[in-house]
Amino acid sequence: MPCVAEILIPLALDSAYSYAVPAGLDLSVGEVVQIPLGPRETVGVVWGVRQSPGGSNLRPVTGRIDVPALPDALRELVDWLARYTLAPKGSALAMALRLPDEAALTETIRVGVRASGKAPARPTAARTKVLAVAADGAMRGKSALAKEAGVSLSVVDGLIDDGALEAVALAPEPVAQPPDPDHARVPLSEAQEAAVRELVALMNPAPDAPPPTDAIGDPLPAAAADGKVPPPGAEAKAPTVLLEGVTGSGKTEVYFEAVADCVRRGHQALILMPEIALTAQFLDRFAERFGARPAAWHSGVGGKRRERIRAGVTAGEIAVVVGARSALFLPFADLGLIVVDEEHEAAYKQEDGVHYHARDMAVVRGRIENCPVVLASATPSIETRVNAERGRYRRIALPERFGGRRLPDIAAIDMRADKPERGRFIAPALVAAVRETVTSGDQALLFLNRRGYAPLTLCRACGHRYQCRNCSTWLVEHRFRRALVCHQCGYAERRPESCSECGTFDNLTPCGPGVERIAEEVAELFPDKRVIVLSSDFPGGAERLRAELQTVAEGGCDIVIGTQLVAKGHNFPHLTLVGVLDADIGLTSGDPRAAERTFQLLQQVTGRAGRGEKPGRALLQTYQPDHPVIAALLSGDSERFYEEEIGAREAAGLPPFGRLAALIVSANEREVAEAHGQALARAAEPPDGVMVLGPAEAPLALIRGRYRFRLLVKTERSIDLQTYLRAWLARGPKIRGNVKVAIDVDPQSFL
DNA sequence: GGAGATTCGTCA
DNA sequence: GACGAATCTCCC
Repeated sequence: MPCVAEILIPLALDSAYSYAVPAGLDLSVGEVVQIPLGPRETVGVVWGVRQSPGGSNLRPVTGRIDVPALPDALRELVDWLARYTLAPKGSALAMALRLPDEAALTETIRVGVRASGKAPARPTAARTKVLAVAADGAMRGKSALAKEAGVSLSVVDGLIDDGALEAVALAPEPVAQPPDPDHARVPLSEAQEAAVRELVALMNPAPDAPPPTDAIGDPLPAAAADGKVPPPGAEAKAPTVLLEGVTGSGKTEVYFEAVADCVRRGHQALILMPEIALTAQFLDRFAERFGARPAAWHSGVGGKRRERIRAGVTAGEIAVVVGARSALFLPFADLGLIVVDEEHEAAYKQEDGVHYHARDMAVVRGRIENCPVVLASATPSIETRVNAERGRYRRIALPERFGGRRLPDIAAIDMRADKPERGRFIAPALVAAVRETVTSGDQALLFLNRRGYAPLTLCRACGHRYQCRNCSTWLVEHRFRRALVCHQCGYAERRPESCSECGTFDNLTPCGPGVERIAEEVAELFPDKRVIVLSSDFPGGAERLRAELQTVAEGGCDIVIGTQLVAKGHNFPHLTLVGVLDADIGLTSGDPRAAERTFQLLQQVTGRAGRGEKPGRALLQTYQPDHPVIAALLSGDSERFYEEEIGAREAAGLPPFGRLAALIVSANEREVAEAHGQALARAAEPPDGVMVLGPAEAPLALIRGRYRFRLLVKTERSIDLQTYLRAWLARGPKIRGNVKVAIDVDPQSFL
């Protein structure tokens, strides 16, 4: 009987296409094939094979492509992701299927050179320099040798031609060495040891131990759609564990031991990091513990290297991958552990193309692979805390800092009582604290989450406020760049000399502070102190930033002024004072997660203080010292924050408790969108709220979508919603146009 | 994701 | 009403 293959193509297509399988070609599920699509040839993955009676008029599969088949677990993940996010299946597949591209195949072979011992025929000055460097007989890269000798590449090439240097093709640099789980076990505190024991025990339940009490993660869509959610404890599932440790408690060392245990048992481990934190510093730290660097996977890894990592992961030769969210789609042969570091980070959310949250997909992949997932954070997201409280996730806490260090004392500066001088932004009490800190030789950090010089510019003559022409936000003055910049969309214009509205010359006033302006104030207050401003938009890029972070860490500066990038990762052992210049920033943003985000950010920032020998303290400049978030920070009791916030969310129906709400964004047919909204509101089970936004109000990201309009729905239980919406759409309100439904579990991105 | 068909938006 | 730009539809 002729054979038909269902082929999923990595394009924005909702379902697999059917192709005839030519006689003699024996295809199995997961294999990569070449197929005709319209006028061209593309690749696809076999999603199913079936016997089909009768001659078919289907186009035939062209042939098999010689790459490893997509593992079952990944196909399951693709199906799951597509159903959950309502993304086209093909788009989900595209994330898991990255075929070698042209650049990857034509990678140049690296050439190493070393002295051959022969003297060059014509020893010029440049040649002598090169040979002096190469005299040690060591093997070097061609360009490395030229650089070290301070000459151009052609000199080296000349010496190779001459025979004075011999060139040898080098084996490609290994993407990862095998980690040694017992390389250098660092001494752990008692609390860390206990956490490690608990974690390892959870990962490897004794065969006769009772199964975990509850299923983890969301029910799989298949189960939910059928209404067959497995009863608690039905199967022994690998657990999802929240590893919650205050800043400086040594969470990393704890999960490193989990990784070591996983490697010892011969399985692979994946450590996910939010993009920004994927630094060389972390890889070094890993190398100290395991004696080898892990494979690093992120958008910057390209070409052949990417392919080699994929191949190594497929073959099971690479034991540990440290990567950004896309590493979730690597074809691991035997995944034994997933760690999501800083699980609360918003960077785990993919906002373009397929919308997904890497933390949640990690839990899903863990479930599919039946491997444990560790979510690590000092300030977990509310969702994760709620999941832990409900018993879906296990929780291991590290309530104290490593090495007996204390968490910084946090105090408020009430800005209503202790006002800065006119035109200044640092309150006298904070100025005094900084002075005290720097005179005793310690470092102070002034934190303000505002880039640029001033967040608003207005004309004193006519009151004109400079606004972005694309968005409705104020333009931020950047003095270094002499420009007014929109932080929303990137629009920039030259800072005008005279008002563009009334023409008055030199009468524009900056309103409010940005880090550049604070730097100015600090320079006046502490003219003889070394100051470094750390802001993501400063010239010099990542290179300079790294150097400056290094300087700060080594104590080569007295006062640091920084935006949110100082909140994460880096260890500043000399820092004993953190001053938050505007603790209220972000509390009033209307974002349902404003409180959570502010709490997390300020907790992380203030936690920078006192990581070294001396204890630290933090001062928060605030106009609302009684605000629940500020009060929780001041009390030093984060449990209090979580309790209050979870209670408040539950009462207000905000995520993760929001029941059902719909948002309709219409790019160009507002009346159609409104009809949808009204129909949805009249539906048998109306959502809690329907919102219709026109193109002007809609976030840019949504308008850029390729659909005429788009229905976005958010709730924790998106699976139920999806079923509901499908039913609603099937009943079909008579509205023309192409309806696409997308689900985002996190509404804040488009509210 | 890409090509070809269709509709939109703007200008006279 | 025409024309370039934006958007939609179709690929088994």
